[in-house]
Amino acid sequence: MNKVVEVLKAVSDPTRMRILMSLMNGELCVCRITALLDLAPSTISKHLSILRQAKFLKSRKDGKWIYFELNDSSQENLVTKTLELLRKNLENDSIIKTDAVKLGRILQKSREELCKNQKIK
Amino acid sequence: MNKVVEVLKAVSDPTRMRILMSLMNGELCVCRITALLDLAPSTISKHLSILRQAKFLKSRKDGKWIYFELNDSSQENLVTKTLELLRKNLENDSIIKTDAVKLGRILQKSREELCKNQKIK
DNA sequence: TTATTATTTCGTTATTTGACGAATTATAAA
DNA sequence: TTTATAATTCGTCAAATAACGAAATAATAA
Repeated sequence: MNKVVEVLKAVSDPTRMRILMSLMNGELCVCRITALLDLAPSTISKHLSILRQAKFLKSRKDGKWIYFELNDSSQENLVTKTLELLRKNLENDSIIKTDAVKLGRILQKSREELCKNQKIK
Repeated sequence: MNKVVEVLKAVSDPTRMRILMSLMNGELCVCRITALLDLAPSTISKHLSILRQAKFLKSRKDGKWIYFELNDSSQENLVTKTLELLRKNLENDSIIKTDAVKLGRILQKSREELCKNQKIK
């Protein structure tokens, strides 16, 4: 039961839901996720570690940057099914749609010009 | 998003998971759920109200007793899918299996002989 | 009626959680 | 090497949560 609790707790926070949804179209570096969500980097980092611990995410390093992506290969049926559930139930959510638009803008900027504490409206 | 958060938060607590699983085979009165879980009646009542608020449960009154049952008719796809997820991922859980055995014993007793603060091992 | 029982509500307390900034680590750039 | 940047870890604080017991409510039983 602990594993199930861990997975569902991980996903039942609005910020972490937004992170998962923002990764539905591919990996992102931490600084882009931070720019998207307007929270302190340390806060985002903590959320990411909770999601990774629960097996929702995996990460890779690229120099200074760390990229996170959905761990769909996670043979863990529960994780995969939970992601499906989120996708289905949040794709029309207004916050998620706003995030998607903002993410589009964030992706147009290079990491270099983006990642100095810049706020994107 | 609030609705999704409410539903997933409701289900990501071990006691509430056990309550939901205990109801998979049909309705139970509060006193039987309380006897099953060894928690104070007020605690159980609070958990039940959280689950009802999130639309996992509905209740009916029978004299002194209040019965709760799963709200599968809850056209809410999210609720139904979440219950499926729980069922699949918890049916082999050791705590859930122990609960099922204990519930069997609890169901053999009448409400009257059960419901005076009796503890069932 | 009065007493008892089932459940809920309320107030309190301890624990968990989510947020932040400061300090730390690791890498890249000057 | 020194400086700057990306990310994490740590300590702190406020808010949320889960537990309890006491009191309130509602129904039955005596």
